[in-house]
Amino acid sequence: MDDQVARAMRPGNSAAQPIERQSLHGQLVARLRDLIIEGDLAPGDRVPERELCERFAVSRTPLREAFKVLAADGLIQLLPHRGATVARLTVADMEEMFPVMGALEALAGELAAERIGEEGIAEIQALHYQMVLHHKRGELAPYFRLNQQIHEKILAAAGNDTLSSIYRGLAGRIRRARYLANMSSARWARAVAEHEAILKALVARDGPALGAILKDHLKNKCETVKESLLAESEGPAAARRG
Amino acid sequence: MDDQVARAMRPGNSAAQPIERQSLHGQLVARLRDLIIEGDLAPGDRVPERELCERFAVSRTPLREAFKVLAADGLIQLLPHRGATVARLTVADMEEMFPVMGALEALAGELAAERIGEEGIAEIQALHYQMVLHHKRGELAPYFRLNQQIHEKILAAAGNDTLSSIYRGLAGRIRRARYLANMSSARWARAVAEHEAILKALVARDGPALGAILKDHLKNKCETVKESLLAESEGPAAARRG
DNA sequence: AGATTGGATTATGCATTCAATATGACCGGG
DNA sequence: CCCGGTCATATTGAATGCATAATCCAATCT
Repeated sequence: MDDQVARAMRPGNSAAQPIERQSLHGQLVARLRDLIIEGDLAPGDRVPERELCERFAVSRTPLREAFKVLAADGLIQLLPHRGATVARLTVADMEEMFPVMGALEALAGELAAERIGEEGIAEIQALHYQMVLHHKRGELAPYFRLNQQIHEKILAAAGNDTLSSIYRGLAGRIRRARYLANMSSARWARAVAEHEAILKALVARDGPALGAILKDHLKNKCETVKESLLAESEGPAAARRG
Repeated sequence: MDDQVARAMRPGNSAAQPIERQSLHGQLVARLRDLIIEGDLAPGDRVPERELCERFAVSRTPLREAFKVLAADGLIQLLPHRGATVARLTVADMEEMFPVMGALEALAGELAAERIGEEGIAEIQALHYQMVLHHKRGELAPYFRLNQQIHEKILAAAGNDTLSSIYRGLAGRIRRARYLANMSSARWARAVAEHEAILKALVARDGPALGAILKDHLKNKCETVKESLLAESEGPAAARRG
């Protein structure tokens, strides 16, 4: 008996970890965040409390608690007695968020360059070349997925949980805009080139250089998104008002 | 009548802004945040739900909503069925937070250098010289207050609300540690010298330089706090366990 | 005597209920 | 015909109640 317990308690045995009970509001935060980021709830939409209660089969209390958290994260907007609406994404918001994102990425890069191990670099290289492949094939969605994974790896290599959580919070807000980022092929090629530079700086473990490149990379990404936003708002089907 | 309305609607007229009604949970978030930052609720303390309900004369619902927000901000920790505790501040946390803070301050400085007007610089200069005065007199508390105001002014001059809110969130978490930061006089003098450099770079509107100085300034501040934390933990009254 | 298990108590999480506010329709006046 | 006012409805905000899980204490067994 004791043997079994001892074996179960060995670190690395996942069964030894305390069983994680997600509180209802915790799960709701995650679910709603996904709904918003994935665009199932569009910017400006009202968030129907009653409907979501039925949909998730929960009462209003935990749902409303989740609303508060999401509002604190800036994903939704709560107006007293007027309910919740999904936060709008204006061009001005983007222009605010991207520099911050750039600073955070730059820091992540600097830290990662100092701390990353050989195997970490190898992993990123693998992701990188896979991503380049998707670019060559013109497969946008898989490209984005790999792209995001690379940035996540860099973040993880930085080994700074505070940075990670702030980064992810902002990334979630920005990611909502990405589904409409139809990059021009020139922009796309440039982004890939920048990723080549990122990898090179990482291999050289040149923190400052990596930081600078990432900052620049984000600045260009910002330009891309802005172009898309402008193109859409001027474009034919300006369905949603800006 | 229309005149009055028109006048009231002019931007800059504070009376034109929608009257802000604080929801109960909103007020509670602010109050609790103050309690935690001011140290009235010490790190590691349990946050007594029942007691606070009586103290603020509210029911549990809005209080619990406030808890969720504070937990999302990282000020308290919520364990399922085990209530809320004020988040502990370990040295490791500090070492994570300060670099992020440095990156944010650096960005704020860069942006501020580009956008700040003459009157903004004049305001900061005034605060600066007042702060120097408090340093000469050895008045720590007023020094901190002015110090904070200067950084707030820089932040405001950056004109980036996203940056501001993230900065303030982190600043709140860090500020809790400050009450125990008994700087050595050497450290204090150095901090003042750095502030001289900050002002100089701001007057010259040298964004990159200002950013670099601020980043360095934060790094030194981190060292100061770490010294204090170590001194305390090794010192006589290690009342609270680390 | 110490440890362990069982029950009692307390506090937490969620559901439900009550109260207050905003929204929209309908009616009356200009 | 248009505008303003009033009322009804629906939705939100806050309070309370109930079920469940954690903690504490004591009694029992080794």
